Amino acid sequence: MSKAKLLVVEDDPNLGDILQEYLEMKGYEPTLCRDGEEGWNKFKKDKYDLCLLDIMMPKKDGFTLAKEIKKVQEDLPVLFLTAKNQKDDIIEGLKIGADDYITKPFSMEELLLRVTAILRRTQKSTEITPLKTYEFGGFVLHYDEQYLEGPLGKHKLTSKENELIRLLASEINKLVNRSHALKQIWGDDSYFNARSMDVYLSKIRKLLKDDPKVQIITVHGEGFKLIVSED
Amino acid sequence: MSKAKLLVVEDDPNLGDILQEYLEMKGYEPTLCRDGEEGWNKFKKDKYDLCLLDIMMPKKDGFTLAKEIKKVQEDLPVLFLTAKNQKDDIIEGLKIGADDYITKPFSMEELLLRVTAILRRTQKSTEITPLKTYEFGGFVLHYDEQYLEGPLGKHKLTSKENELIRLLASEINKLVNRSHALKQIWGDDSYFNARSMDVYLSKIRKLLKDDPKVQIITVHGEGFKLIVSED
DNA sequence: TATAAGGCTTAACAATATTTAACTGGATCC
DNA sequence: GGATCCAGTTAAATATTGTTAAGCCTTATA
Repeated sequence: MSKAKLLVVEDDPNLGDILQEYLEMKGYEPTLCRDGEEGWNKFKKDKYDLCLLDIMMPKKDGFTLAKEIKKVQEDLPVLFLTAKNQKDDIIEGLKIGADDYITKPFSMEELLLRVTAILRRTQKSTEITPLKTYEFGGFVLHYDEQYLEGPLGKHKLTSKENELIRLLASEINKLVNRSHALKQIWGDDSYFNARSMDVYLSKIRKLLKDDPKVQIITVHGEGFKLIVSED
Repeated sequence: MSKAKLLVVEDDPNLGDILQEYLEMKGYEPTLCRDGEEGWNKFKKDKYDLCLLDIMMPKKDGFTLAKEIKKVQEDLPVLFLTAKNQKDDIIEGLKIGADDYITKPFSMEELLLRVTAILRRTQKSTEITPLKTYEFGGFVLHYDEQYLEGPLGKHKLTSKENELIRLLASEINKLVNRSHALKQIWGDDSYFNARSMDVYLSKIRKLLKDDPKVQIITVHGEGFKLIVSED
């Protein structure tokens, strides 16, 4: 497959340049725009695989741009770059049909994880990729099909359950940092997201009860780990 | 897998020490160098998993060092420590092939998140980490599963108990320095943390009562050791 | 366009883990 | 021996996590 084309719209010149440089280095083909209007013009001229949109921008903000883009190309995924305290904005943005958001400041690694995740999700329809599965103990997580196969049968998962189990199952016997998990799955580490994650952990623990060799251990203040014992 | 080896090159002695101390605490194996030249020498002598490079340094700056390193080992990930808003530095770093950057001043948590993110991506080892256990006297500490197996049965442990017993059990019959233990488990040596540790020592002593051959003795003003007698 | 159903979040309360306080006994130093 | 500091123990205060259920959206369905 050729390089994925990314439309990057960011008015902060520092961050913009850094994003462009980094994404280029990682094998993408980014096009950098300084404001929403320029972004719109570039969008019309070319075909992109993913948009990275800052929200607060002069001339045309990220939401407006996203809405206009979605009108023309509904399936083009958008990753919003938001400041920390723009929660309302984020909710608004997700309504439009954006795929994800990431709160500033973020690390390049975090960004890369998001970008690859979105592209993987959206591009899989065109290529023939084997379905991703994760095995642990007596379970098989069918990630793409979003269900968990256990000793007692199959169980449909919600997407949050699915993501969380995958994160755990890809780090068997290793600590998964709380904050990292939150940023990864919920977008940012906030009080309520943390509580929400706890609720999901509780649900997942119930699902894993079917196999005594599998358990989730919490490391107070740090995170948790999926333990698969031998026997 | 064994501990990840980190090459840390930082000329500010304060920050350098803090980095080393913290990374050690978090289970990495950092090697601290005071300037680029020393960093280069260490790099040649050993094999590392990740480099943390300050940019402004005497003798040899971070860029030059990174370039030289990349020439020898292209895939060794680099994380630059830059002064705030040095956009040009950041871009220069990314051009060289840095995997990420972090602007000073940064918190240790931020740093850790970046380090783990990079290592997670680059080490992508699908192999499952074996569960760690520590034996002493009539006990087996199941560290990953967080419980202690004694002559009278199994006993669940809290994270702090778990960490403290591991520290003791990995230094049987040897002195564990108080301050070192505090930094290792609590993050720093402060009055209240010290009192907290005393509380845990007391709890652990109770657990170890089950086997008379095992005891924790204290060396006044120094620390303590886990004694396992032969009989 | 009501109605139902599912998924996620928020609230509320319970259970644990950890820290802080308070009191006590030893060790050390003079 | 008395003063002082360090450590041992217990209990109370906080903080974090576990669990359940209620509420609120969004989507599916009639």
